[in-house]
Amino acid sequence: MSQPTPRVRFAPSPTGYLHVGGARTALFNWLFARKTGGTFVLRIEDTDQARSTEAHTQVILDGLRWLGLAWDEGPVFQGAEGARHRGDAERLLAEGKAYRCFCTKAELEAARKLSPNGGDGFKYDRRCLHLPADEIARRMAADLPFVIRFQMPDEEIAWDDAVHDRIRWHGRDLDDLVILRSDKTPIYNLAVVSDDIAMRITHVIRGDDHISNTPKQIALYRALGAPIPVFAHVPMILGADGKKLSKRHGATAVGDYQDKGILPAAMRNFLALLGWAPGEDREILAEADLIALFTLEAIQKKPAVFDPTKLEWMNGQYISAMAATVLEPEVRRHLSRLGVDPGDRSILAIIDAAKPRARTTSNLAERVAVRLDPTRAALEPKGQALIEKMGPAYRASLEHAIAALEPIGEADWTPEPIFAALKARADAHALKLGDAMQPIRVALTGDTVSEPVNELLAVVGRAAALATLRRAARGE
RNA sequence: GGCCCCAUCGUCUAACGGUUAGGACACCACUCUUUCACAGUGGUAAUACGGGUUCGAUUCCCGUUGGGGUCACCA
Repeated sequence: MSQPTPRVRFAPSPTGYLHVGGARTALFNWLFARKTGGTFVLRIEDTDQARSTEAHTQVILDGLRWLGLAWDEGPVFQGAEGARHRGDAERLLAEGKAYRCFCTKAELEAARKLSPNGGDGFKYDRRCLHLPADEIARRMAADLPFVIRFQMPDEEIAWDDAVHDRIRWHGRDLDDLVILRSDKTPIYNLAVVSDDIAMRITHVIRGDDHISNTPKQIALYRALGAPIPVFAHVPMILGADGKKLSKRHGATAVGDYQDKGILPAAMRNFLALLGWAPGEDREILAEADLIALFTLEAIQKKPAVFDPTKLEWMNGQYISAMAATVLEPEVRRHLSRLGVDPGDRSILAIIDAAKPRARTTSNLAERVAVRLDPTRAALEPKGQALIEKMGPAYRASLEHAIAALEPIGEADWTPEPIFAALKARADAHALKLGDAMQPIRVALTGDTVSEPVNELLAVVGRAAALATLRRAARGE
């Protein structure tokens, strides 16, 4: 028998930004679809009218596009499918697999309070399941509000999870969940199953936190007589403290990383390696490699801690490997945010000079900005430390540099003559080259890290460089 | 608390039941470099604990401990 072409979906609810955990779930779905020649569907689960917004939907779509995760179908909006959801609920009711429950929220709340754990683990006592037919008719005639509850079968519910292997539950541990509210709108678990059936989803790849929903949903699939898809529950992403990643851990939205100057390719690469590894110690992987090597079975069972430092390292690898022309648009975006206008000046040479040391494009742009205009340089702690350590020698060294550089004309202001002049002066005055160079670097950039000093001087330009050195030599 | 999931360096991870338990980030040292970085080389660092099964357990089984998830007319 032939396997149907895989159909997967990413189904965020538009109640907030695109979380990195959600982004990774989307990425795994996308990788699986690309790998198998399947279809990646985007579904927006907006049945919670109170919390869903159009703005959130846009942020999520933008985030997916930024990451390069193109969907093949959709976005389809769950809220538009209310009639089908209701139809499925009523069908279960008609078939005796669900029942009307007239209990009010207040009644349920009271019962919950009286239960052993203050509501946790509370199970509905099925009092409405046993209502006589004439009583139901009486309440219906009286127009009393009711919900539709699914009658959870007393049987084993297990499945072969693609990442966890066999997971077993039992219906007796599960509540008779409400599937249709008294206002006839569907509850999440029904809407999801109804949609996944209608969309012919074959593989449900989602977060670990849905494991406890899966037995409920499988029971619904069975009751609806639909084939059960393959489930793959990917582990959570945690913060450094081992708790579920959330706002208090800092940046958790994909947009935050975009703003910080993380490249989409690096973000995608990093996220793919959180809970998944291709083997052979491979880490920097192009899109095609990611797709070729991806399998659900290789996904880790345990949660992964999000390490921003490694993300930045990886981003630096991508930045170093990219051509200045490719980086330029992004750098210019950050420059304008910094209020810097390069005017007619080409910034390609500056990008090339600065990119091996930058870990984010925003940091790269800051470095470019300082080279465009050294007066922007802010003294870093390490730069400050160097000045203090050298004492009077700092200014003396700068005086030597100025004396060496002034004779060089505008036309000869290139790395080689600059180096020759500095070297000659240092030799003549028995100055160690390190002591001659480092003060220039600090004066020009405020930092102790940059491209070679002669290249730095060339990139900054004669007039600006000399002016800055004179100012620094005067102690300004 | 019930139910469910999970457990290799600080972190991300590799290891047909047989390896000096490998790689990467971070950290330290050295080399290279006019300085800094990049890079290269080396180093510190892990199989949670206890029982089995086996000639032999990181690996299979059970238990303990620890961590996580979830228990709504939210999604």
